[in-house]
Amino acid sequence: MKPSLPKGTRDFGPLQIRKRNYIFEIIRNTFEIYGYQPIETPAMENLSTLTGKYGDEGDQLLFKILNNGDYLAKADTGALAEKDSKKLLSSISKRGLRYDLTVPFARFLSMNRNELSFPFKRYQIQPVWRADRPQKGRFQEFYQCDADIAGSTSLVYEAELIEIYDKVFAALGLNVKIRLNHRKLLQAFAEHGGLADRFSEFTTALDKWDKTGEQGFREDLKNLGASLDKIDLLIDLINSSVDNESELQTLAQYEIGRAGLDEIAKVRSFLDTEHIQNKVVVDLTLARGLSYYTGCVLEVESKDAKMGSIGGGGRYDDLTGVFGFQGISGVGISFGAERIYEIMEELQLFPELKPSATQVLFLSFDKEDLLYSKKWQSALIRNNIAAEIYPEPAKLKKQFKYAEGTGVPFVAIVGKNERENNSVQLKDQNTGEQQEVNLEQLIDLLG
RNA sequence: GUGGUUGUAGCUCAGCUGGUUAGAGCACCGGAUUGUGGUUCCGGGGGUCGUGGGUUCAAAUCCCAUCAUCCACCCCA
Repeated sequence: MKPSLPKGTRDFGPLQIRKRNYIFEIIRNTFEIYGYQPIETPAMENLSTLTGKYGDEGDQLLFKILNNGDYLAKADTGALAEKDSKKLLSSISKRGLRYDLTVPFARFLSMNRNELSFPFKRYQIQPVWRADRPQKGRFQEFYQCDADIAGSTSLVYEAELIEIYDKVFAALGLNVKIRLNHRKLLQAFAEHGGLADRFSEFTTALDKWDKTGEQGFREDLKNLGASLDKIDLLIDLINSSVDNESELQTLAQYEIGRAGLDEIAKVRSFLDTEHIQNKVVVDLTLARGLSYYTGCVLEVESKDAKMGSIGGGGRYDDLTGVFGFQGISGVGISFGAERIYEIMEELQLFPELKPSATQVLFLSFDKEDLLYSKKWQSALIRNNIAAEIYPEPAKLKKQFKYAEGTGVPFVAIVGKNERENNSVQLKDQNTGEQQEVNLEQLIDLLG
């Protein structure tokens, strides 16, 4: 049969894994230094945990897992006869693959509320699955790296998360723009345009601003029933407010706007601005689709590559309410590892990484050399030096080719002369320099 | 879910106004080279031309369907 992969999934070779781990390590270390604790949750959740949390579109993109056994025996026969897939679903599938890390986290919190100390800071680096149509930087299986704080409304955390974004991207060598907004500002904004009653449609139109531009936005608002002069008012505000904080004061004439501005100001006051390397801007056009956000929202985009957002997050006042755990406010961010990877690849930002950790490879001419090599290898490994032997005596050319393919920095050549001298010929693969060394010297050189 | 793109060797692709036995580069294997690879030279293996159907004396090439891929939209990381 012809081997193939399911749509939107990928294998990762050794070098890719090294590169991915490089990204994960930087993110993980940053999470750790701010005191976040690691958790993991299962790839699959009960479907009831997942459905209804991401809107209708989200439900469509959930991977459902068919029940085991004779699942048709218990199927809703009525729905089956009517070919009503939606109705049939609950009777043939009770589990699904997780769609993000936030909802499983909320479920986790609710189940473990008595064991955890709040505020609880957790991070989680795991794959998620979406039945989306793949395209550039978008897959059906991809990793998210999330950090969230549950059980505190302090704006210290918003500032902390912005700092984490800044630190991680600075460490990765990526120039980014961190966009910041507040749902309350959006509400004031909607009110300003007389669209308070069409809030969610308004935010979707706003969110598309980067793509549709002024013209498209005008169209969208017209369709929402906004009056022409109000539309002009809104557009003026957008055009003047980006990167210009003082213009935001227009929104202060609304009570909710004042509240939003106040919170943003507090977040800014907590920011360690002196050490922030990337741009943090308040951007009124940032809305974010996920409807559970209630406070600050943020999103990160690369300044050097054309790609969707490479991270996003925000505050949700009622994180765990649906699971019966009331009064828990949460705020968190997510890194899109796949997109970060693609941008770093494009900009060649990865350090030089080798697929294998092997420091030295032993090459031999005959069986006795091989035996001798094996002993030396064992000695090196006892000294915690990664060493390999070529598994059989072969033409040196062939052995050298293998050495080149694995990128091992040193080879140790063993022949009759070396055995008699109790030594090996150690060759530096980069410079081509070669010297005869004994075991002690070798351990010293590579240790 | 909507629109478009591309499917030919392990990889990247050429061949496409239908016409012998389908090509190149890279990779791989062997040799020049029985104690030193990356350069060079010589030789070699490897293809149901995505799949199914149709048109034709003749299809990688034209038509239809289907699957896959990538890209854009919706949405998102």
